Amino acid sequence: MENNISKNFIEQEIEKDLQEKKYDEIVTRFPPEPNGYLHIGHAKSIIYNYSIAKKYGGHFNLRLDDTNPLKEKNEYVNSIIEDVNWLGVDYGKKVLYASNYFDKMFDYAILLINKGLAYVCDLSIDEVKKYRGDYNNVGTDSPYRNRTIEENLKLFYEMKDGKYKDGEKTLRAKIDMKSPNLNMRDPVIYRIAHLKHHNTGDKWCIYPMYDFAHPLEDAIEGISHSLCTLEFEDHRPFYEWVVNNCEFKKPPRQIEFAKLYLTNVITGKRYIKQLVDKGIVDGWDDPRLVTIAALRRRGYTKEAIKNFIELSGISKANSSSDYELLEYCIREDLKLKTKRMMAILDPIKLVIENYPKDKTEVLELPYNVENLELGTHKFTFSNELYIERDDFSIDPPNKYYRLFIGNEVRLMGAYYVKATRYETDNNGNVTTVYATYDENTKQDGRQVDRKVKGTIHFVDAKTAHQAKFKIFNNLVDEEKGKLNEDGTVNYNKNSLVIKNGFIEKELSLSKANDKFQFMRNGYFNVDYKESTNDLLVFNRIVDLKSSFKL
RNA sequence: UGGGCCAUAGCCAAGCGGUAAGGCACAGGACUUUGACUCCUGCAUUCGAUGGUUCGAAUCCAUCUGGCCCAGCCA
Repeated sequence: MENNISKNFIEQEIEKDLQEKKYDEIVTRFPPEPNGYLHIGHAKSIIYNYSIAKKYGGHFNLRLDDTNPLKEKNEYVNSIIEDVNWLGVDYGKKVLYASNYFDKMFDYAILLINKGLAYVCDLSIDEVKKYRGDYNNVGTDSPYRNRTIEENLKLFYEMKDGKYKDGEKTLRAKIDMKSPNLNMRDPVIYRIAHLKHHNTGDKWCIYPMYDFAHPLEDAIEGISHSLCTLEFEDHRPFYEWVVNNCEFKKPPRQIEFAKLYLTNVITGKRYIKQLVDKGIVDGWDDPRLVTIAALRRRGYTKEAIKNFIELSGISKANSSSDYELLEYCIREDLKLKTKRMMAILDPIKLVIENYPKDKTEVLELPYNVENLELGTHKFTFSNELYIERDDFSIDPPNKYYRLFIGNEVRLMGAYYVKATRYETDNNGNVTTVYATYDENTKQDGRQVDRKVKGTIHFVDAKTAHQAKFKIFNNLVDEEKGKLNEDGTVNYNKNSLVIKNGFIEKELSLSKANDKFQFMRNGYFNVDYKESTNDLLVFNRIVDLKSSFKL
């Protein structure tokens, strides 16, 4: 009876803050850098940030964190917006851009200089590294650390005006070169980069670093809780240093959570990018990937993804969700929503010898017996059918319920048939099975005097349409779900299997992204990239859970 | 070797001093015009380990062990 789902640790923190009246409104955000496509891990951030804002009556922002023009592309900003839209979260009227705050960020940098908390440093990239020290050695102050405010101001404006080359100078926060936290050893907050920005063009040749820009972006937007992943824990002290020294009255609070990993699946933008760049997959939306675009093309629904994220939970413990949970979620979502149709992936012929050769019957079955509102479909039946290769066995193992010589099974929606003989090709593969049917066993609701253990599906060979079925195995590394050190990937060579089969006539009218259950073969989605009027290509979304293996 | 974080079943995850929720997976059974679905049933004498405090500890304290992150002018 416990309908109360327990609150996660973030909600507990937020409720504490609410009690202490630290914020007027709960505002969250999803701040991706447009340097790649979004994947299932980003979906976790999107969904939690959004649902928390919604739960506490606040709002949620989508903000492109575009502070490094070197890595960012318009293709990526478009794909991110498309994916977030598809997930159906409400981010208000418009998409926000960190780059729209460059003027304000510059002003805050000036403020810090004026407070004596930032200075222009002439150290080279290697020198900065040396001066910083390491885990075991404290850092040393930069020789430029004690420039006067006036000098810093002058130099920083000159940086902005393009007087210096890339790497020649930086603006650094003046904190503590002896801090055990390396992020506090006078971090660089502005660097020079003479690059065209996708949004601001050539206006700037200095760009703020993430550590400086991010807290400001949050504070400027009135974010109350800035939820991010665990690797930013060490950056939190600087985040707080920035919002406090820039004098925000109700500064946002950063809370970290663990990333979502999937067992045996390659997650992580870096790794996916390599697979795309090396042509191991055919693009960011290759259905073997777990990018949002790929999952969508494969046929996953946003409902399933949301449910998966919620069932996976959120905590600070590094963990890896079971792929089986994702599969459970998509089956659960599609179960009552999809039409259940007949399709034969790996066909062999079934000839019914005592059925009139010139006769064709039209039969009817509900699209989905568990959801009769979906209606019914009509399909034809004749003496020549296609059945699945798996549904006939020359040498049936124990407890095999389907067709073998002498055994009677039900043809779904049609008749009982009994196999009599079969033919093979030169390699010994079955090509045709011959059978007889009993006309008194028509499956139209009337009582039949006997029961059969097996039911198999079929399509009428005389009216069937050809189709291609793409069956995916996950692009996995059994051990790590990562690329190897040398950049190669131990992906499953059988990650994509293509079957040429047949579909019942009605399915030839299917359109891109139509989803069906093909009886025992699982759930399929019409591929929007590869299907044409002549040939439909179906991506298998997920297999059925099965307790029998062949 | 410095700093930060984490540890509850095969995988997630509640639990916040009163005697181990829930989901996935798995196993058994019933039902079935999909070996699916649905429906029952089972599944941690124990919370990384060891000590301590307490009438009582997964929860508090101490020590230890294991895992993750950090030395970009990336985010």
